[in-house]
Amino acid sequence: MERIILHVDVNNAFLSWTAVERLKNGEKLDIRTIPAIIGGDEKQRKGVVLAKSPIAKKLGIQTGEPIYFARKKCPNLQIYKSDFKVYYKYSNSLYNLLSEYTDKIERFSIDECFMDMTNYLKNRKPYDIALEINRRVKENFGFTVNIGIANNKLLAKMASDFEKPDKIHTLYKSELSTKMWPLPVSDLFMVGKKSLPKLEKMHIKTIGDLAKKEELDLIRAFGKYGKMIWEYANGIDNSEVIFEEQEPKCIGNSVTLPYDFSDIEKIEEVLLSITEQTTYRLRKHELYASVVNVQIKTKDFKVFSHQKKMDTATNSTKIIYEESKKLLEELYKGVPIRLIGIRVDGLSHKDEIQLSIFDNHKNDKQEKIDAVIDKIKDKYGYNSITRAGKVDLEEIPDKLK
DNA sequence: TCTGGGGTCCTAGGACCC
DNA sequence: TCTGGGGTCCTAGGACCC
Repeated sequence: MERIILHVDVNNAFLSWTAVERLKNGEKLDIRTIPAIIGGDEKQRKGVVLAKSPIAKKLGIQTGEPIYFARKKCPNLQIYKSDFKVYYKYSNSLYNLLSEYTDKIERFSIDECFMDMTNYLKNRKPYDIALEINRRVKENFGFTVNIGIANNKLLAKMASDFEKPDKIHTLYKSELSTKMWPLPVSDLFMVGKKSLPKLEKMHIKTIGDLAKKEELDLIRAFGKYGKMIWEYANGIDNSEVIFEEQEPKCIGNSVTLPYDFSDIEKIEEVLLSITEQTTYRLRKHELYASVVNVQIKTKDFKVFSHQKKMDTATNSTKIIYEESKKLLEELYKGVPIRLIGIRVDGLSHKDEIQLSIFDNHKNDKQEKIDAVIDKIKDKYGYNSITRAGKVDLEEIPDKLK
């Protein structure tokens, strides 16, 4: 039996949610109606566009591009700060409303959900359900969604990406050739800008061109990835809506520094503070990591990473920091550093931990210390307790001001 | 005042083992 | 004394997504 899958996508999520929150707080101006973006702090060198209003989009402003460029395209651009607390609030409201319609719902990102409606239609037409969801979200929350309806996740997602905002589209197999194949191949999910030149060389410009190529040609050129995008172009996707809570496969934090750091001790202080964040999150998931990975981005945007598998999985801040410090020392060659990141991989639960034959129970002691610190953070806020010497990222030396 | 942050998955080469 | 081949694990890098 054919499945019925819905993909619900919030239009201009961060900007819409910011607009709704402002209106709720008594502001008169709806920032969705002016040239506006949500962006990071340029002074902190985080000045990229995170979301844009329809007018900003019309002026050629793109998500991910530097605000500096965006402003050149539109001198009177209004820029608003992101507030993830607000975003999660609206994201949860949406998720709860959608959950009324099916148990098989997957949170694909903060502003997107897949819904498997196959056994939840209750004699209604998928389109009518989509209409109702669309209307209820608008009335209850004040923002709009696009909804894609199809027989699998890939096509539902492609459908929700058609004309925006506040629209419902279907993309059934019979509609592939008219609705999807004429689109540029770059519109296909998972086809990014690095693949485009290679596809171009194979005379593939549209999704239809890709679909009509021999599958083997794609596999020869791109391997596993080639098989996947060829199947996507042909509307083939058998993946299930994952409605059970998934455990993370890795956890990491990174930070772009307010200026390029050359002082290794200063870099280590930042590394400690992001290691604390990462291990705190790791412990919140009650997980243990066996691999530590440190990444740096140098001033010229070159990225380097080193990783190390440990003898025994741990979630101790101290042990993971010691490992990450070693990795940083291997990486740091004296070139000024723009970004530092840490990530832990190889996650497992306590009962799955392989104890190293050399294990000396150093975990046990550290676990108690971390538990005390976590408790204080939980009760009084994450920043209520910090390690001595922890770097304040707001602080910039006088000469650089 | 040019270029975020958090993820997942894949590949390729080297080490090591039988 | 002229040099295998299959498998697994580990590491570094990179593509893609929102």
